[in-house]
Amino acid sequence: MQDTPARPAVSRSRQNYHKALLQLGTGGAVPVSALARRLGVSAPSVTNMLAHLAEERLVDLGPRGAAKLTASGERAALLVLRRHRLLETFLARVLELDWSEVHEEAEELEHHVSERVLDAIERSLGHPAEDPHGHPIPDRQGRLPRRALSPLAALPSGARARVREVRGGEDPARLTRWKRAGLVPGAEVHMLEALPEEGVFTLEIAGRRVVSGREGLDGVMIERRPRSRA
Amino acid sequence: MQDTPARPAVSRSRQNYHKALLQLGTGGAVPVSALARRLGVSAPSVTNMLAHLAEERLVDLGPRGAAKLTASGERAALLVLRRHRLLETFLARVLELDWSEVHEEAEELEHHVSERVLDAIERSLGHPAEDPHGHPIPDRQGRLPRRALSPLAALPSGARARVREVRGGEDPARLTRWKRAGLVPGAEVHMLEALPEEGVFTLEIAGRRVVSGREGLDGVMIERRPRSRA
DNA sequence: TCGCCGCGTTAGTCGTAGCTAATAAGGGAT
DNA sequence: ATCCCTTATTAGCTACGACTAACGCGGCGA
Repeated sequence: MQDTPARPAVSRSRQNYHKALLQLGTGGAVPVSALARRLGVSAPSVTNMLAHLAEERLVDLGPRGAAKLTASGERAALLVLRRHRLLETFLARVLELDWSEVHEEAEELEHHVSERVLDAIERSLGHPAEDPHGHPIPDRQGRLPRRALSPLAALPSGARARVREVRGGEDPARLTRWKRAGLVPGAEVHMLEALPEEGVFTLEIAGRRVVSGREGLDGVMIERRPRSRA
Repeated sequence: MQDTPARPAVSRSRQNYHKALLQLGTGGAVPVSALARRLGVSAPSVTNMLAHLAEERLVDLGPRGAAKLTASGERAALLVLRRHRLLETFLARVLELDWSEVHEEAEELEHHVSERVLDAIERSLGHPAEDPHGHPIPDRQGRLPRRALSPLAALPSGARARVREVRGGEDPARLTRWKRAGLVPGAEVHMLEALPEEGVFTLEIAGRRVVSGREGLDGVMIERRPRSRA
């Protein structure tokens, strides 16, 4: 599809590179191999696409393929993230899709929803600040509030906290497990016993006792100082 | 985008050919030129794509490029139409987009919404039978109720009728004019004076007198015998 | 009958974005 | 210092779906 007249400014594929760079790039430059893995394409495809993106001043290329978003690239990426999170929220709240399904669907729709429809979605949701997984939604300018959250596994024995965000929503099975355990944004958790050495954690969530290994908790983020303790 | 693993069964482009063939094909075979015009592509592109579709047994090709959907092609086309109309209804009723905007948006989304989301949309609308323009929505099997409607311009002087469907919703300006005049599905109209020779029609719509030429009425379809006269 | 016009087809390209196979370049272990 | 291994790059292809240019043919007016 050459699509000369109606071709989107930035293709689906490019948008996916943006997002992947944003998500992998928190700690500096992203190697080609990491991008290839994340996007499910071959390394040469990545090299090739990065060259294009660099030409368009969306990424800076270091030596040995190290890629880093430029300011304008980051803005573009945050706008894709905004679409993604608004869509997830919409799919969950309005269409009542399950928590575990919305990521996959938003992944596709984010590339095809017009500004007009996105605005309507945002209006119909009352300009939500967070998606169903607790992630903040970037604003129209691509600004994202910075938050300092801690991993649930870092909570010491006896402490209480509130779950704010669950990361790793790409894996539906993981989300389903968390939901069953009550590990959803807003939930109050009480760390009954944390044994970081053994990697065994015993918690009370919504009145129920849950024992979990470290991996089972990985991605669940809590607020350092709980706002309230209902 | 070769997209080998995740390529949709039938591409966006093919879906558009299906729909165009369905809509242009009511009176037999469709010439290449008509398809090219409708789809905004060159004639060679059409010849080429028709050859592919014929190979896939979705169209039959007559001499001089006359194309006609096969049974399975028609079914495919009706399923695209189903998506389109469900989306239009959703965009109008849930996202509250204007009547005149929904066609354009649905035109894009129909190719990218998954079965799962489409089902959710249908559920959230309570399985609507018609879209905002009064067009019937094909069911899951691609079945479309046959209806016998008449053009509003054929209504004789003095007769009353109810608007059931407005065709030509691709043109937002046209829709906006109709809406302002009150020519929406469900509206009661009273033909005060029909002068088909001169092409001048005087109607009463929702208590307001409207004078229109034939073109202004073209596509507005009424029920032969109004169900009720509120 | 000739010629032209409109329509359709054939032939050859382009752009996007993927792929594999083969080649370079850095870094560690021997 | 050398060899090897991982990682990245280059070269060359593929598929899809557009495009233009050029050719073929049927029908109609002169």
